[in-house]
Amino acid sequence: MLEINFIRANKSRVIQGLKVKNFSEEDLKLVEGVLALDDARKEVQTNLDNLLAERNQLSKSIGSLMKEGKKDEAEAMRERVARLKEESTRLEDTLRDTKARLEEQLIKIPNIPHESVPPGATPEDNEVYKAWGEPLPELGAGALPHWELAQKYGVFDLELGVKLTGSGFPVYRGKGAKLERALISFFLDEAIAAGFEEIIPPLMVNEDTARATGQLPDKEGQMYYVERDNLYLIPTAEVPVTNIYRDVILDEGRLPIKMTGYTPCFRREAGSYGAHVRGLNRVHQFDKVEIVVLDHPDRSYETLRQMLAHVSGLLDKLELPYRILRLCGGDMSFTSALTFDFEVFSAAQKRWLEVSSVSNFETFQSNRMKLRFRDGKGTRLVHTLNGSALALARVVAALLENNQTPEGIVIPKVLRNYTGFELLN
RNA sequence: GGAGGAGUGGCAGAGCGGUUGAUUGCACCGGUCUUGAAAACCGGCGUACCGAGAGGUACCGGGGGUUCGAAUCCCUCCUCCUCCGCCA
Repeated sequence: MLEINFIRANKSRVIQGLKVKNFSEEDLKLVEGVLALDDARKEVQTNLDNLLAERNQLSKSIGSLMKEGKKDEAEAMRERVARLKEESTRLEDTLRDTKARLEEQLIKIPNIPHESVPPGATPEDNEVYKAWGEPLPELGAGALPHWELAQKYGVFDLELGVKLTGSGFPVYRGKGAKLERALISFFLDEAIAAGFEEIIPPLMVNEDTARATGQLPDKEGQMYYVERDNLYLIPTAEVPVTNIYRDVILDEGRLPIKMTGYTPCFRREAGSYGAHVRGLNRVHQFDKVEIVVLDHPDRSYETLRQMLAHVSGLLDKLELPYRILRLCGGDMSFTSALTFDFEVFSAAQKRWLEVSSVSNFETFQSNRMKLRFRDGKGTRLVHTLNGSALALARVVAALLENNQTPEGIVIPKVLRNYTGFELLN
């Protein structure tokens, strides 16, 4: 959520930014609407505050009059306060209502894109930030897509997942399970070596937590929900990990705070079938190592660059061909100011698969989360950033396909200490 | 799950219907003293909103209520502690 004061002070910049996110003229009226509602809010609040001030003063007088035994005067005053109360009750209702409407409108305004975000509406308009220079890997005749390789070598079993749970819940087996665990350990160890604190968070969160990172109220349909306990299964570790610092005021010297966490991620991904979602391309449960950074506004874009370098390093070490995209206004998430996607090339599918998304949210999340730091003069919102480092399922898909040989799947050197085998067959 | 107790500022801990946004101690920041430090002493020290400012308003786990007035009374939810039960 944007700060209302920011919108007020930077109205034209906000409108310009919304245009990059392809807001229509009609939608742009939200900005004026929000400012008008805030004006109304201020007015009501001022009136209410004045009324309450009067009430407080009268109540105090009643107290001293009672002590002095002047019952009649006190009684008269009591009646006046009673009338004030009627009006203040009315104003309180108006204030509550105005605030609710303001919030409802404000929550519809997405984050303002960073100046480097290219215009555009669809993924085709994303800018290739770093291309894969060398020729793309070519597989010989008879090369198989990962879902067939999985069957051949018993890496994972989606049909079995259907039996146990439903579609999109893979069951990893044998060396496939070991490979999964190896990747998780490798990613975590790399993050820890880069100075991130490892977190193992809860996999279910309450409403407040889901709201603070922006999953609610908008995207509840994307999360699994346990109605009986009013809990949500996390769609990413970002949610519980970032919320560790909800309602916290940090000392400036504590920034940056760097955290990493492995969790399974649960996404409902309402129905879509076809070749592009086969196998591990899109599933309801997948493993991911996430990195989260809370940083000073002056430094956050340098931090974002470092996070890109970290993720690049992982893919380099796995020897997977990848490219980095700078997302265009139309393809960015609601909450992000700047997002880079990492895609690995799936040689058998001849497609790029998204394996990471690294974003700077600036103050969009921290505002809703009331996550601030003290800078000597007062408090300021911190910048929050996060990225996948990395999402497992599609990395596994690409590894299986790109590394297939007649003898089996060749495990990247960097993983062999973790898997204990060089060949998955 | 059952029975009892408790939730107050960074921490500890008063207050239990009226000038208390909250005594006090510790921590922290500034000053005096000192060659420097410690000690001692003096001052400061929550957050948010409105306001140019003076100042005002709200917040004592969350929400609701009683009252002229609530940290203090009532209801409800949440959390923690003790005991019992169950359990990886």
